[in-house]
Amino acid sequence: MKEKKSYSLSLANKKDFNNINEWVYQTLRTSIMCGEIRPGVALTIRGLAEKLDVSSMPVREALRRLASESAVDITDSRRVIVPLISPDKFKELYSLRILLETHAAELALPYISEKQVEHLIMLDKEVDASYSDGDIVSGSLANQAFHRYIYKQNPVQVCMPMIESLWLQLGPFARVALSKIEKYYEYDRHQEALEAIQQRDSFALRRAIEADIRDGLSVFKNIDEIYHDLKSSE
Amino acid sequence: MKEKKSYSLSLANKKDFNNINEWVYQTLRTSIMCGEIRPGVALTIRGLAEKLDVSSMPVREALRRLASESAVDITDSRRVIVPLISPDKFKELYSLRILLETHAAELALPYISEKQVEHLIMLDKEVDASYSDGDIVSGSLANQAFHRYIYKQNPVQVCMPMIESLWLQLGPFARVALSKIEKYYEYDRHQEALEAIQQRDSFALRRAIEADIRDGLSVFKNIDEIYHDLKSSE
DNA sequence: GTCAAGAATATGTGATCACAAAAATATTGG
DNA sequence: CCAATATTTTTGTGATCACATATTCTTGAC
Repeated sequence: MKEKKSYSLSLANKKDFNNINEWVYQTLRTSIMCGEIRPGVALTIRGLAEKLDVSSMPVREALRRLASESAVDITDSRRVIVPLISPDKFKELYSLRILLETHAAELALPYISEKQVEHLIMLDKEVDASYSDGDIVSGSLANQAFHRYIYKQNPVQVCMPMIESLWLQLGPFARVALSKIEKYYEYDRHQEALEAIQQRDSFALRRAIEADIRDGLSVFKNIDEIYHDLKSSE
Repeated sequence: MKEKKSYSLSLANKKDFNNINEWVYQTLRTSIMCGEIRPGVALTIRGLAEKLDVSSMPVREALRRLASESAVDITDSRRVIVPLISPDKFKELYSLRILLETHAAELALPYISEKQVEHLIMLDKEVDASYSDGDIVSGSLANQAFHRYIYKQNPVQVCMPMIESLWLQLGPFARVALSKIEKYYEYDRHQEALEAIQQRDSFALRRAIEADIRDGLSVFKNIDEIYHDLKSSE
């Protein structure tokens, strides 16, 4: 403990966003998602503002927005931290992923065209490429892109913000957990999903999505000890 | 069209909240939930700030928070409006209510004690009282309180923010739709839910919750025409 | 050495201001 | 009288400031 805040806040994109606001939000969001900010350490508005070279205003708004997405906690004393989620909560987040994502996939299915299937195949290749490079972070981001692209085809968008919130809450913990794993077994559930889409088989699509999510979960055999380690180290 | 903004912004509670921030948020939230703000009209930060007698700062943050809960839309030109949801979206919101609330109820069941069942019975009486008084707004708020009390017993809280978001999105439209209805058929699904809880029958509880939500939906036979009316009047 | 109390510092909150962009209003040309 | 342009007003955004509170550091007593 008592180490310098050393997360890099990967500002890949310049400040040519519409709002600085939005840029700060996206920067912090991906930073949390990729586990660059350790759970438990306090985030200060002024500190982040200085690091990002903006005033405190955009940081305040970004942090509040992240708080209402459950990506960060605001404690009683108004300190902002990335929460360390309990194993129970971790499992519940996965349950909700299955519940919402199978639902979203089924509703999106009628809207997925042949052209879009091709794009999905490309996205899937990026997932495989990242994982075979051993780049877990890009891998899970690419995996999210694959899932997001499916669900987004539904013109009625209600689930997506909720699913994004689930991903965001899982992000930091998943990152820590995955970093302690030697082998990452990759079953190709995406292939099953693509076949289900091409055959317009909504039930098969649900099964493929569920299996894909469960495969992801099955990697975390050690969440309990990891939780214990993280909790005691803070 | 072109009428004065005449919603009352029911400030039942004084500014003895922790933050003015929070007070503004709650005030705007209930105002939207109860349909006091007409869908489509632009909300201005300065206008709300003046009406609530605070600076623009808390209003800005409250509006952004509401935006990330999908309670308001921020248009491309950065104007904030309460969205008018389409009939398709309305139905999807109800689907998600069923999906998430049956799930939440099932998970909460093991944690509901006898004492808490008594409290639920009291909450149910308040629902009945409001509806028999013909007070639809208090009725649906009381109904929410009943459901919320059940789901909140689960110590692992992940669904609740999502469910609250669904209620919030349905609020303004439901209010308009209900105001055009003469008779409101009230089946007592709450009674069924209470019995299921007492018998620890999770499947029966799921059915009761689902039936309760479906009953609520069945009232809106006329959503399509109401949507059309609202859309053309703006 | 340990712990508690007080001083010093850091931090979140709310207010105000300047500026650019968007709406609304006024003006001009047909 | 109407449409297109110009002007004025309104509005959101980002920055800065003052203040109250939380946190941290220091000091002193046991």
